[in-house]
Amino acid sequence: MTSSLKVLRTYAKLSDPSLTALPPTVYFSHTKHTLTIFDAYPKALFHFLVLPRLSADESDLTDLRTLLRQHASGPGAGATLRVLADEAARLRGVVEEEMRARYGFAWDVWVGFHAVPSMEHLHLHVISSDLTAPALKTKRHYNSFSPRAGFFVPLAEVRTWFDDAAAAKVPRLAPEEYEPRLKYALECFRCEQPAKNMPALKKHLQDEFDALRKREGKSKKHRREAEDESASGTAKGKGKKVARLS
DNA sequence: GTTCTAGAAC
DNA sequence: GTTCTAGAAC
Repeated sequence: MTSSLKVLRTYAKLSDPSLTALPPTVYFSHTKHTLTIFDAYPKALFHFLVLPRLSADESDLTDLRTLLRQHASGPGAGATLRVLADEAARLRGVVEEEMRARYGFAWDVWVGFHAVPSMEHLHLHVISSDLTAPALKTKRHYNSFSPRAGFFVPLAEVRTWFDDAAAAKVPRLAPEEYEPRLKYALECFRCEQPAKNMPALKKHLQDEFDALRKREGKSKKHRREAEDESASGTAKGKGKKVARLS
C-alpha cells in the first residue's frame, strides 16, 4: 500500500494525470509541468495543491529545501518555481471568480509553502483566507496557515530568495526552527484576539468571515447593480465548480 | 497527513 | 461527567 505521506509523488509521476488516472475528488487540472489537486482535507472554503510534475529523467523534488539545494547548483529550480507561480496565479483567478459567483465578493487567497511539510513531494498551497472548513481541527492545522505564525511561507517571499544576489537571505528551513511555531498560542490572524481553545477559535473565525461576507457581499452587490444599470446585458457566468461542498 | 485515545482541563 | 489536547500509531 502506498503511504499517504508519499501519495503526492505518485501523482507527480503520472504520465497522464487526468480524470482517467485520478478520481474527481482529487483531480482539478494539469499543465505540461504542473498538476493541481483538491486538498484531501481542505482547511478553508477553497484549498488546492499545485505540484510540479516529475518526468522520468528528473531528479527528486521532496520539498522546498530540495528546491533550494537545486537552486544553489543550477538554473532548474528557478524554472520549477516559475511554472508553479504561473499556475497558482491562474488558479487564484479561477478561485476569485468562483468566490464572486457563489458569495458575491472575493476575499484573499494565500499562496505558499509549509516550511516543514508532512507529505513528500513539493506542493504549493492555494488556500482561501477564511480558514473556516471542518477539517481545520487542531492548533497545528491553524498555525500552519496563519500568516502570523510564520510557518506558512508565501510564494512571493520564496521568489525573492531566487532573485540575483539574494543567496544570503535564503533560510535553512530547519525543522527545529519552524516546528515550534505550530505550537504558538491561538489567536485570530485578523484581529489578534486570543482564543482559549480550538472550538472557540473556530467560532471566532466563522463570525469574522460571516461579518466580512455581510459587509463585502452587500457593498459589492450594490456596486454590481450600479454597473448593471450602465452596462446591461452582461452574461452571468455560472462558474465551474472549484471546491467540493461538504 | 489522519486516527485513536489517555489523561488533562474544565 | 464532558470537552479538549497532544502524542503514539499508522
